[in-house]
Amino acid sequence: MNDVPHIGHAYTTVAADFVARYHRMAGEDVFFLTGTDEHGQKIAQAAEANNVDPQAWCDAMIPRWKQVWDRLEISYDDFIRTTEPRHTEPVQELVKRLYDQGDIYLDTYRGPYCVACEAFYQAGEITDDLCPVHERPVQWLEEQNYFFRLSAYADRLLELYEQHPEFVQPDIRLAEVASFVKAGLQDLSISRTSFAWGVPIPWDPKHVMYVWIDALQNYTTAAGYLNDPQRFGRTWPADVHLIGKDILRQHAIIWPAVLMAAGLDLPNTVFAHGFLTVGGKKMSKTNLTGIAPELLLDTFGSDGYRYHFLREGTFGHDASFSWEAMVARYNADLANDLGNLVSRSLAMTTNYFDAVIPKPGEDTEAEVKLRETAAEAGRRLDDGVRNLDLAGALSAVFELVRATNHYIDDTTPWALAKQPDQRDRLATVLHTVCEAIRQISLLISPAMPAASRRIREQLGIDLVDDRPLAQSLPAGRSLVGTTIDRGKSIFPRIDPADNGE
RNA sequence: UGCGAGGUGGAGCAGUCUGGUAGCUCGUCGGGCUCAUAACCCGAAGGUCGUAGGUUCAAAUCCUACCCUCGCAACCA
Repeated sequence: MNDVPHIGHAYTTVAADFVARYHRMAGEDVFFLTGTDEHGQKIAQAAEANNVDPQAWCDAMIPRWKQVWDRLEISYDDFIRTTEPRHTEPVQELVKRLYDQGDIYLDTYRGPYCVACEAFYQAGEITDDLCPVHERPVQWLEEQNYFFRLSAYADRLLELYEQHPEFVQPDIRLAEVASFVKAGLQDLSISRTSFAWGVPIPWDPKHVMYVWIDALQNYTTAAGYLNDPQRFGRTWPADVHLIGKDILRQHAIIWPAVLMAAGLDLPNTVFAHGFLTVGGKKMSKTNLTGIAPELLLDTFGSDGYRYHFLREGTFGHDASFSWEAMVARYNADLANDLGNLVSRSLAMTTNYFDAVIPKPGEDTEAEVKLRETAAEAGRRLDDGVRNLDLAGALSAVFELVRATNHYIDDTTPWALAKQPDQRDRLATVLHTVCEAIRQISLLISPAMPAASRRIREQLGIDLVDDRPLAQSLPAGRSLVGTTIDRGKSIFPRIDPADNGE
């Protein structure tokens, strides 16, 4: 929140949106939350550098974030800002309860402090008593801080990891977190007096809370904790928190400990995904690799954007990003395979049947096989999303796209069209193809909602099918007699020589 | 330094937990087709699975050592 969004932020949000949309399509109750963490020293510094107060700084940033989410078709049910009163009030209440029950206490923090940074460092961060940023001598200062008894929860955390390995995913992250906790937990300093941009500690307002203590609670706040008990009972606990691997410890250690202390249920799963890398290295502003989503959206659109990042790499591991790879994937999968499939199919239906999807005749083995491939794609999509294997989920759908292209080449409808006695067979083939495209429009809709709508528009059917996927997916004859509308290319090819500048 | 991840045909990845013909997409080469966005379909070439040892009838997969790359180290998706 100390700046505008880059493609790394969007990576998490797009993935979450894909998962949320899939579950909605499957007919499940979904509450999809996103938002912004707006407290903390870093934001205060960013605001100061721009000569505005922190709240004004955040207010100015918000539209930038929301615009990007809109362009990416992020279907969040709630967008929470941690500076909203609906959030700060429950946060203060919860922290007060922890204080009253003895989980929070006052103590002296002593550490290396850099005057230029106006910040404490960890002992391990400094060498020879020099500030890592300014390379000037640090002072060892003391500060009165409130501490959360994190150490008291170590055993319960280890028990949690042991008994519910699904709490931290993928497995390597679970191992990472468990070994960190086993190495010993210190109590967590949760208040600061050196700056004022944060939620005040209610019983001692010269202290403000350490950002994460308030930020993590955005999940419970938005679910209705202390604001709307009825909704909270329905919405909490969360099924999954989708996060970047950088904030794993906060979510897999601090957060469950706070929830345990508060007597609240824990989320089922914290899933930490990997980072986007550019040129083999972590994307960063200093390397000028902090790419703005808008730059890619202008060329690839929301569908091309979403598809690329969902499909690239293995969700959970780091994934490399490059413009060239993105163009190549867009052209291969979206333009050549999917876009062209729709284009050739609708062209033939238009030319051979006056743009009306014909009634099919007798099936042969080829039709049965293609329908089985579609059903299989549905199963694998479901499986992939539930296991958060997002690339695998999508690749199953694109196997159906390829299989449909293959089916067309096998059945050669253009040749059938030249033989009047094959009219019935031609009708079967084109109906089968259109039906497969309808199924594809459903299966891609969580990943590419706009493309799904465009395809359905061209097929001449409702833009969205509200039925649960189990009902809408099976192949049938609902398309017979529908007039199609062969519109513009769904995914025009992108010239690889166009560098997007 | 501590903790972690990764090193698989030209590129990007899967496979490693639960040893047993090395798989996918792109690229390259050859062929087919002509409905379609010079797209689609088929076939082929290309890999000592980081290095060196070990266990085993059998190792990309298990064990040991080493080399290289990257990340994190409690304010970064």
